[in-house]
Amino acid sequence: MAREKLDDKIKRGKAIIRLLRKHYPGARTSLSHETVHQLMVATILSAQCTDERVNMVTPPLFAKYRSIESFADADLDELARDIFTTGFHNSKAKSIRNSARALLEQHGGEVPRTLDELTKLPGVGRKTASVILGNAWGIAEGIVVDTHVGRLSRRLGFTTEKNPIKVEQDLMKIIPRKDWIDLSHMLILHGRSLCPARRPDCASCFLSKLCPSSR
DNA sequence: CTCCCGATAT
DNA sequence: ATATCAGGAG
Repeated sequence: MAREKLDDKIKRGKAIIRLLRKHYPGARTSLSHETVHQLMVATILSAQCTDERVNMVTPPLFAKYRSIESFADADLDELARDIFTTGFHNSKAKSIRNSARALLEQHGGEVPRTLDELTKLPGVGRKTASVILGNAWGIAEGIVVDTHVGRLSRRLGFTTEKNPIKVEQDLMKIIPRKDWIDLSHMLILHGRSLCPARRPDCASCFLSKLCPSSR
């Protein structure tokens, strides 16, 4: 079977985006937060953890640590206990405290607005940086590729890559920039509902006709 | 590449 | 018992 041409992938991508928009209108992050810095903390906590669990931890966390300064001054062991149930608590505690310190020492207490500056913050990688840019300011420098976006991009035939950066590069060729932010939100919602890692429900999926993995 | 790591579904 | 969840650092 011949490999699908890029032009055909782009057309299929448009059709898929259209259907996703219809089924997931107003898709947005499900990470609860009030400020951009809180979004940053919640996103750091979301690594290898469900958003649902992050949202159980953050309300009391943000009630206790009310400012960037408060996180910067936090006792590491105590902070680790406060976020314990999200997993990776020791490394996440370091990331949260040290990134807060970096914001105060190098960015005047503001969260920077470029991928380059964000990814230099301790504990903030490319995916976390893109989440912040997209959700806080609607900036699409890149595409958020998390476990869901990677999996669905492969199932939908947009890429064969496993490395998130390579997946992102393939998506950027196929999807128009104006759709980058919404695409990730919608693929994540779709991944949680109909297209999870284990038992995708192709029978009831509205994308099945456009999906090469559908059975 | 390995390590960090708890909660949940299967 | 095992796979999976809005990853990042060494």
